[in-house]
Amino acid sequence: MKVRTRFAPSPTGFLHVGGLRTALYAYLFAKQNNGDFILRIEDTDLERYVEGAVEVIYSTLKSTNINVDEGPNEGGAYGPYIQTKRKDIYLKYALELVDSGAAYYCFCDKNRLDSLADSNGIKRYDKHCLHLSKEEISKRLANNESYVIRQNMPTTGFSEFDDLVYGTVSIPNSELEDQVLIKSDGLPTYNFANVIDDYLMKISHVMRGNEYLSSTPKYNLLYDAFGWERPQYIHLSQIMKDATRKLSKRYGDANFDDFIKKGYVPEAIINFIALLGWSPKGEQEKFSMGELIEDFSISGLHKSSSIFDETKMKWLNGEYLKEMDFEKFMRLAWPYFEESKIKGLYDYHKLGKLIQSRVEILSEIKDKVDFLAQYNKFDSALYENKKFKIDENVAKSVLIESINELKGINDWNEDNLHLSINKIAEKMEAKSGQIYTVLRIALSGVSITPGGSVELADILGKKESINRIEKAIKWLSEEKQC
RNA sequence: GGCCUAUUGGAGAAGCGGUUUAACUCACAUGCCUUUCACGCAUGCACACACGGGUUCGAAUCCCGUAUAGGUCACCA
Repeated sequence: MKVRTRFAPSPTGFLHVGGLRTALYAYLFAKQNNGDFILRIEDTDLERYVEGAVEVIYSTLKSTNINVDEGPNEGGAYGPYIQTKRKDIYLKYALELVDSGAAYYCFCDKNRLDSLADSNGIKRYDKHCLHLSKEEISKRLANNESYVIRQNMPTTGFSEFDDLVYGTVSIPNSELEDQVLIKSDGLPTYNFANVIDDYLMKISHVMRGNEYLSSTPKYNLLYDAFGWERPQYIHLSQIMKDATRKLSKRYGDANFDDFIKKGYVPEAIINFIALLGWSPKGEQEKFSMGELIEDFSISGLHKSSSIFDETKMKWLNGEYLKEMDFEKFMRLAWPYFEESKIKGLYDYHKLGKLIQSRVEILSEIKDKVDFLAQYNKFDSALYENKKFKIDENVAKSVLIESINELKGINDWNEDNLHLSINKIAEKMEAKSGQIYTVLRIALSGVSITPGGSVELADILGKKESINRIEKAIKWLSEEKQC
């Protein structure tokens, strides 16, 4: 049987990384087995529908290189792929179940349903309408009374199924509620539409979050009632924000688009989330999409949930940035330069060369270059350096010694700067590293810089460099007095 | 509250009854390299098998219980 997997998001907001991971795994598994990856939009909840959400899903899949074989835009033999466009299909199947006794009409209103709550506030439907007579049902139907169709669950025994990740799961049937299949607005619930569509679309492997683990028996009962073969189940562990909180869009920081805005590249995001909940056989950690398709395995999937550690994703992103060719890096980095304080002031390309290996996410660029556009009094403790035996006094004398030498440079370029610095070191009988370090701090006013003192001096230019050193000397002197 | 599931160092994790004195990666620390930052390289850190019982010659690995955490119990998906 051909492997067919699907990603079935509801267009209720933005795609968060948990959902994206589900899509990824489904895609990887399908492609690995030369199967099809289907996109189905589950929009049966009219109230939660968000305009533009489908476009977001598409743009995310596109930028992550998850290619849809069949879907709303691609078409396919089992369409339509949007559930609201399949409305009639569900009712037909529901009625079939009513005929066979596996489902029944229910006319209970909200008040009655609410009155069923136990001391914990848990409501469980009491099969009240199951025993309505045929005549009564037709009468109420003819009266246009509002109704739903409920699934008639067994009350005794156990339901068992095999999950490819969790193994055999067994749940007492008494736990299963007579869930609603068709809502009073005529649309199916997720619980119903999902089963019907997975069957009609010939989905072979159902991959989804493990929050569906305990409701899977309900779906199986539906398959059984129709006499359909059950699909294979692959339930995925959860991604947590921390030890107790699930990662969700409610916390606002888990959306794919947000990560892109922060300056992550799609490849790194995909690579990182692939590793959250799945581990490869070997020790390789960096994977291209092709390699993921090759190496993905159900046996590497975890049962336990994992915590989303952005620090590690940052590191991975940095790896991708470093190996990227320079032109591409500049194209991606450009907007971040434009957002920084140095907008229009300095040569982005020169800076880009320095900064490519020094940022992990693009949004760090701003913080790393802003010092070029602003120079404010800074804590002189920045000069302190064990390795080069630098303290404030040393710094001051180095700067005083340097200023005239540097002023004497006619052709302000990196070679001449090196020459001059070496001269200063010789004159002071100091290690050149000492001079370099002091100048780097004096020129930047920050401890970590995108490049050494010579590169900075070159970018700043002679006038600004001299200006900054003079200020630095002044500040050091002031501090001495107090 | 019932039911389902999970529990290896700060994080991701390997491990599937016997060279496990428990890999690897991130983080952190230190050193080297680079004429200075970063990159890179090397080394180190770490109170890690939730706890208690069993089974076994032998258990992180199998079984049971407890604890903790998550999920689920909607006319939401």
